[in-house]
Amino acid sequence: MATMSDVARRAGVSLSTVSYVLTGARPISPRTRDRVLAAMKELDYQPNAMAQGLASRRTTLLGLMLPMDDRGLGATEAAFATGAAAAAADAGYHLMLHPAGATDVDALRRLGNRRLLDGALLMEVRLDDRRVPLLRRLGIPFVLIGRTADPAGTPFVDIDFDRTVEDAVEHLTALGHRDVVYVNHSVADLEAGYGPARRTAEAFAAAMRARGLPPVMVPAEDTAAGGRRALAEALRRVPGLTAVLAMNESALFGVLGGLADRGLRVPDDVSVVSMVTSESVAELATPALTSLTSPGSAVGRLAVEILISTLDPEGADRSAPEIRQELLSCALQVRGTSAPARG
Amino acid sequence: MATMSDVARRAGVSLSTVSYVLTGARPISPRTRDRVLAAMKELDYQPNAMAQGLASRRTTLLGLMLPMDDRGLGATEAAFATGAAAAAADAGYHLMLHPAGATDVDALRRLGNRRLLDGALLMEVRLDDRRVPLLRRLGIPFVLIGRTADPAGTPFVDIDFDRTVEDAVEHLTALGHRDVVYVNHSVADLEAGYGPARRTAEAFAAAMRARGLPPVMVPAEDTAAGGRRALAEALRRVPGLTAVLAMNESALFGVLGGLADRGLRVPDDVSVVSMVTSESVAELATPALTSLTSPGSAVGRLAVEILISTLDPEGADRSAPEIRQELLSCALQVRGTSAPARG
DNA sequence: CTGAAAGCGCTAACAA
DNA sequence: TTGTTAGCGCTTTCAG
Repeated sequence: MATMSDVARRAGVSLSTVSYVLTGARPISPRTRDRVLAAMKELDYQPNAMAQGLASRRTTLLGLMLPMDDRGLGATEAAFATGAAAAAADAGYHLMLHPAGATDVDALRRLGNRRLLDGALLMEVRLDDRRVPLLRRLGIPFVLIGRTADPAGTPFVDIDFDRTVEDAVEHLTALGHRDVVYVNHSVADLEAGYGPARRTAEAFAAAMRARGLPPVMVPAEDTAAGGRRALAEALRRVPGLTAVLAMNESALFGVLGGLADRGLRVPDDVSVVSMVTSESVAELATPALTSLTSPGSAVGRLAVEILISTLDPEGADRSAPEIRQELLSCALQVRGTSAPARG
Repeated sequence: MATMSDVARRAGVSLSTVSYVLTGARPISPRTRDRVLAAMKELDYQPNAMAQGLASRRTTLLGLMLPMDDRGLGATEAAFATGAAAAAADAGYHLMLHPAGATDVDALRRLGNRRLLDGALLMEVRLDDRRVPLLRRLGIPFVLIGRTADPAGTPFVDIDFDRTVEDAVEHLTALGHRDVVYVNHSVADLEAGYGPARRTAEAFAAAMRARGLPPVMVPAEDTAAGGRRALAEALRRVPGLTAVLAMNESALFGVLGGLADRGLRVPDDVSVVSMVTSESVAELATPALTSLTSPGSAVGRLAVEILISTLDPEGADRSAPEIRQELLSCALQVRGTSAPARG
């Protein structure tokens, strides 16, 4: 493996000149720069990452922190992760996958003390997330994918749940639906302060009340069986139900199964709209789901770009330490599961 | 941030003693070890990862190389990735996500020259995968998740496609099905030498012929629409079709939709079996899919364990440079989409 | 515009 | 059983 002094020797310059060609930290005459670059090509030289990291205190490593309890990522989260990895690679950074959920603070502290990461992305953010104060204390820059209860001063990229829910409710009510039930995530998620679950619950209540309609919400486990149970409860509470809104893909397919079992046709008898859903999942249903499409990899990509902009010396405009907070929308895609209310 | 000499000073020992306590590379008396460990606790010391990497030439970084073209990972691949990340973390390693598919050799070479990785995991392995000779040349240990055409001398973890297909065909033929069509991945995937597509194609042909049945295979794009087209072709080629076998989840849901549209009931008229499928996806269908369940995160976990065993000085038994090659099975789970052949 | 040299925080000889 | 010290391959002063 060629080292920097191999390059220097070959180019007939000093070690530091090679370094400055690489970092651009001081002007180099075109002639010597060319000689150095040529030597690099010839030797297929790439700077040693560890040496660079040790000397410069910048590792070009970013951590994607997320809990990895059960069966890994859903389609939406997987898109976040791949978008983030691609954006990192485009910028010369590397993305590491870390099993560190909202409560795994010890592992995160150890990781932080090792000075491995230039920055971190937090996924599965809870309204009260202990990782946030910890990273701040460790001095590790981070961007949330999601939001805490009080996001002041914390950069984040999140989905605009208010608007997503509003758009979904508007779509259904414009079709004449008045008996709408919202199938949310589980009680456990709601109680744990899972942002998407809580925010959509509030947004749904607001959207329905603004239309003079009762906001009926039913929680559901993230499984088909959970969806079936939720449908049963929904029908008990609203016997004349004509539409189901959901933000729980696994449960939603259970809801569809339950409707079929009861002889209720979609969308003739009951309309179904899925929120924050990837196109590939929406296409799995028959008919394909009317949904509010998740921005997918754009979320991860944007989060990485924001994070990197705070790391790059040039980007870090210390006079204006701008905290970027972005809400991305889900676009309504009317497919086959929504239709005018019956009667 | 505390450094090693802070610890040494506090414990009243030399720098190297602290280092040896950490690495265990030479015996330390219980008394001094305790003093050192106590000092570490008090200072919340963690060794600087970059310094350790530079000095020891071991980075504790593993790369997960996979193409990240379109919409990221499917459920099965996501499970591989999270399993790998969890296993890496358990062993004190870190897993990085790298966009480097079978043909992205340049990016991989640059990465390799930077000496960032202790080892690599290759996903989406093609039968003829250029990453394999490259990594060998770079001297970077790796394990395939998948197999090349000639896997001799290359460690891998893969799914036992022969057995999976055989089990699926046996399940269907035992139920009396004789008119079975296999819906595979796309023509493009087959031509590109995508292992799972090619191996299952051969295994299906073998399993059917062994039973005196004609092996009819139809390729399909990985979309619901692709599945619908595949079903149409399948019915054209085998009008009396009573069973569909598939290893293409996205297409499979299109097949289910197409069957429903034609008034063909599952499983009464047509049985459907999905291979290498995660439980969560199988549960999405109504009725839930009879499937051969993918080993999921176990694949990634095992691959990491094998990789690390070749890295650890202790594990690297150089007298027997054992190449581990593991095939994991998919267990048949009979759910709601398979039943005795009609008539 | 370029060079020399002092670290960065560790590991691993070498020496005792 | 422990200490001393020479690197690992870079970045970045300080000097010219």
